[in-house]
Amino acid sequence: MGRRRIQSAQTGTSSEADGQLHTPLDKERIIRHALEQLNALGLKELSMRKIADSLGVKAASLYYHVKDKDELLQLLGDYISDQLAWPEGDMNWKERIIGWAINFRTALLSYRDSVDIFNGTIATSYGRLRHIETLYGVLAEAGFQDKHIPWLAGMLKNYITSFAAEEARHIDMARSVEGPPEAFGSAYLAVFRSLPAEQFPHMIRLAAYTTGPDEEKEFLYGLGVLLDGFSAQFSNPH
Amino acid sequence: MGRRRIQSAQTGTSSEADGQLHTPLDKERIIRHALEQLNALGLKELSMRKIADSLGVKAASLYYHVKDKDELLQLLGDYISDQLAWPEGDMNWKERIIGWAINFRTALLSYRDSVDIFNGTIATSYGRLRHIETLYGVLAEAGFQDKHIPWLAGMLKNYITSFAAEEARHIDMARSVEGPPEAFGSAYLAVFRSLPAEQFPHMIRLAAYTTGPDEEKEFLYGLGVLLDGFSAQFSNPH
DNA sequence: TCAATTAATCTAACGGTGTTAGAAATTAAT
DNA sequence: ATTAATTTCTAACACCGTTAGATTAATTGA
Repeated sequence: MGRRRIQSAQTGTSSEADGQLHTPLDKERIIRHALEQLNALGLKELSMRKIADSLGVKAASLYYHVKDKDELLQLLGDYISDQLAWPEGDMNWKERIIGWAINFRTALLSYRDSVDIFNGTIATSYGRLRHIETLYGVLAEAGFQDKHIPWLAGMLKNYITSFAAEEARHIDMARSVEGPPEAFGSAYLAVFRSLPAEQFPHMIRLAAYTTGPDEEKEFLYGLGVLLDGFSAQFSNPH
Repeated sequence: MGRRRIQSAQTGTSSEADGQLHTPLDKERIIRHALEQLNALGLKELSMRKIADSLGVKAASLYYHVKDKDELLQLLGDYISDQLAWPEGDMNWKERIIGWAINFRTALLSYRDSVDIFNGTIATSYGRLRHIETLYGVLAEAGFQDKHIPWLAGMLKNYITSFAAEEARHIDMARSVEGPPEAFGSAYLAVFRSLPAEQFPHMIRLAAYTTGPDEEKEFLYGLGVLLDGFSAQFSNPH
């Protein structure tokens, strides 16, 4: 049933380990290679041609399986969010949300610029929609008012995604601080070091705390602050 | 002192009202036209060539005044944030922060995709750095611990920017709901309407609350929730 | 087994992008 | 008026997303 086309050489650094023959294209394989290239290059440098190259194929071939680049990015967002799960076991609403948030952050950190992909697409996959549904359910069971639930859920999502985005920026920066002088990280350090002490006393004093050694701890700390704010809704309904 | 070059026609819809003659290029003028084009087209469609067109000039000319597109985006971010000010008068730390947040949100909503510009650049202008400095100062005076201040400031910034970004998405969506069936807004509605009621009861029940009629009120509500969380730091230090 | 059909990929091109080198034009200085 | 400096333009490069149509491979039917 169907021999595969042999099409060796110039495949680049594909990590595909499934043998010597090129399996035919399909959405799943395109997505996996796209994610691989995403992590290698970042979203700005990710192109259909490069994805195709990594598959040993020409760019036009991708369009047989995928409508356009936007649809592919949508699929990437779905794929990432489908990998993430709610924690099992019986726990209260705060614990459930914290467990979910940890998983969410981990998933976002696994793929470069995943936050931009998330913000540039909408939830259409079953899995991604189920996350929203479950979060709504948790907040409803916790006793929040209906009219507040979507906003609180949005705040949670935004906290997690923007924390992860900032964390990713720190990672990119750390990577490029050692790089050429025009790089992002060096530019930042240059700016920071040239602050006049009289006009920026707080920034200079607090510089040591802008990037902690344990970002997961800081993530949980901020999440705790946010959830404390949620709790205040009960004693101070509005 | 320097006649201006006359170069009529095909200038497009420039709003420049300063007369019949083309004033020479400089950073300020480039920035203003870039922002104009940004609001007309959005960040994805904003190109050096289109900015140049709106100035009645060729794209290459921009590079005499600006290193590259990244630097121009950096300038746009600086320009926007320099327009925003801290509130005057004596008020407590919460009131000051709320006043600042309102101004910040307003500035972000004034320019399409400004949040992406902010997240893609770093603070280098004096004005943008002063905002951070002042925010640190307010939090320090409020009595927060040094080691928490950068994180709390980051949470505030992230709340404001991601709220504004979401709000902008709502605006874009509302604009495109009336549009062609493949547009963003219609796609979203189509997904939402096809949710099976048994599996997504909460989303369906809460659909009415996902976009309130008064987003500023919702913005302040969420900000209040966040600041309540900040306050909890005092009764529950960690 | 061979022909016809379907499925998948390729070639080639279109109009667009950021960017650069170097020629041309304009403005300022002597 | 001539030179020098500043500013803009022309032309090109390499890349991008995308499409139409030719080409090849796999499948089906006889």
